[in-house]
Amino acid sequence: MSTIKDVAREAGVSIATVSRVVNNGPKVGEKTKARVLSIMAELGYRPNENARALVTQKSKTLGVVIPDLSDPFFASLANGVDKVARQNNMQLLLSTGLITEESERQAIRLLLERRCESIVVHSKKLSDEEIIEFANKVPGLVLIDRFIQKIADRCIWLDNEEGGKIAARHLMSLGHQQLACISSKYQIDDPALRFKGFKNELTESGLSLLNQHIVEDEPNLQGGEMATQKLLASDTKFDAIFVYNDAMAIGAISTLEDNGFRVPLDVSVIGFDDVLLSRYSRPKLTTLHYPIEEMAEFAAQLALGNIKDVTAQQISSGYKYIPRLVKRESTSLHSFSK
Amino acid sequence: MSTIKDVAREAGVSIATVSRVVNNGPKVGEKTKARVLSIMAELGYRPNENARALVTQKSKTLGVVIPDLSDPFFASLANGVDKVARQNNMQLLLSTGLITEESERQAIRLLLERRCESIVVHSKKLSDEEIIEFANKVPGLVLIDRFIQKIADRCIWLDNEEGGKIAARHLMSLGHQQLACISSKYQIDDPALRFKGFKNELTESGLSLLNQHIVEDEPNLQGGEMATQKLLASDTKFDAIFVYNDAMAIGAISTLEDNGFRVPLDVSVIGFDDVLLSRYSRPKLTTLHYPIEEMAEFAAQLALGNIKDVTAQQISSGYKYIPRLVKRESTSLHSFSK
DNA sequence: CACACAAATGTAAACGTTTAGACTTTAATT
DNA sequence: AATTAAAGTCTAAACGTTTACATTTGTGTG
Repeated sequence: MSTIKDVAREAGVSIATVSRVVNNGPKVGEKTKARVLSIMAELGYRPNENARALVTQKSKTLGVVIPDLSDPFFASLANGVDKVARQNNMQLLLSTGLITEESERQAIRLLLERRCESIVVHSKKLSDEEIIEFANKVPGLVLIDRFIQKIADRCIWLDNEEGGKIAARHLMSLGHQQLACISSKYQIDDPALRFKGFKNELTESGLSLLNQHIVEDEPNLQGGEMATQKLLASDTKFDAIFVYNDAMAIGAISTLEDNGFRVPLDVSVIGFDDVLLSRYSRPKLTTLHYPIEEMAEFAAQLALGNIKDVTAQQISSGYKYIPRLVKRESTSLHSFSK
Repeated sequence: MSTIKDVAREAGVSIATVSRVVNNGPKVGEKTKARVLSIMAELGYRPNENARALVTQKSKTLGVVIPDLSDPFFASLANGVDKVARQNNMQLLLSTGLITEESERQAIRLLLERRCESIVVHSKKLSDEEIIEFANKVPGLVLIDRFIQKIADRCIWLDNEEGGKIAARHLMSLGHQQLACISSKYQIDDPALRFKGFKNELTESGLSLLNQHIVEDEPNLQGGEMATQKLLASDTKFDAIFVYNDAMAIGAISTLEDNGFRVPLDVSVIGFDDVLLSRYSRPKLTTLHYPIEEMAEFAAQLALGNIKDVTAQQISSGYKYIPRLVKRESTSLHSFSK
């Protein structure tokens, strides 16, 4: 691969001049410029970005740390960041952390070694302290899907609790009173918060959630099916279910229908996330939209320093997104109310 | 950010020694090594990968060119490449080309500028000639999802035509005789080849495909619904449909059921791709598995030069994958055969 | 105790750029 | 014709590493 020196030699100029041509620098004579350009084309010259990064101290690279790309949720996240990268003439450097603390740490380090100055991090395992430490070292590091008070103005997160509340209000507004809840069995924040919001909202409205109406399982299709089996086994009636995510919700609907319940006529089902799946299911799923791509785009802009006005609001609670209710076909008025 | 010089100064050694410690080089005294390591930790030193890439002439980066990450198909592709990158201590550099010829070209160039020596390219717009030219320049460039004779041993592709044949054989083996076909309206190779294989296989078995049983539309849910409407409008009977992809197939099933047809009792439906969706639909979709992630992993290994034995077979027809029939619930024996 | 040899460490060039500052040419002004 | 300013070009240092080669230090041998 030819270098700037080759071009300079062939064109009979110094490398400085070639460099100016390459970068559309200021003072370059017309004829020289033309000559250099033609030599460049002839040699197929491409500037070495590593050398550039070294001397200019900027990497033209937007880093993103996620477990991997196999989950559509993370693919959307990466896609949001990539969009912004493209808009800014940068490229996406992916650092997959999988699921261990050590590999999350390693993923961030690799990005630092490339002197990536803007990084969007999705981390669930690293401690608050360690993340804060990284954040202090790198001004362009931004956290997505997690809130840490000390670096609030660099956190982009979803209010899961509010999501639970919205779901509760929606189901109650349809006249449902015997509610059930299917949650994830994993002890991370998201399910706990969604459930908390849901339950509190019910309680405030004077409704209660029976213990046998709260079940947990794996957060996937099969888990949704199993959970629904458990719900049906305890033969106390329920007329609506708030499900942890869309995949489980689809499993729930499938099991309900297999057992003679019609959705939404007999039971309303509401999911969470609004993944692609929810538009393809029958009935189409009512769910809470998790605007992850939009959040990722914003996160990327924030990482790049393109967001100027930071309000007091953001300094205290970061950039908080509220899930939006998407009414489709899996919820409807309670039959007694019809 | 501290450099190797800072570490050298603090530790009272030369940068060469520090470099040896960093790279676990050969001859370094135990106590020196310990001292240097402790200083490194103290300063939070991280070697500058750009400088390294410059001097070693290798980038520790695996490039991938795809339109974008919004389509789960491409996300799987990227995920396959990323897996291999991780196994080889490299990182994924994403270059999204969107859909124009110029941006595909640009995407490859950007990777070259970073001296990325291994690249997996998914390109539909660039001409054969231009791709061959790039391939000649970069030994580690590999083509996925496309076959070009002149660089056959660097092509990883799916035999779409064979997929069509397999679908045809499957439906015929179930006793279906009045077949229909829903294809994509876009004039790219894939739909044409799938259709060709399907039709030829029928013809060879003495079956014919009525003209009104061939419809085209957008390759998504709505397209599948619309196409099925058209099929139903021409009131010649059909007992099985070969659909271009899973999303359309799900749309087809939905419209069939809305019109009182049961799937698979009245009509069998077979899709193509085996995306996540197909396992979530009701009935679960019978489809042809497109092993894109596996193919991408292989492509990455090939790009890295980890594939040694190339047979005559590969020199003539590249690395060809055959889609695998996944029998689920949307196809069954023809009712008259039961 | 001098010697050789291995082990440890240091020196300096190279990788391919950018960019300040110096220098040269050209053109305009007096 | 001499002077000046502007435009164009060049020189050389710097970015942070790796690595061949040179040098120093240490160790066991005769």
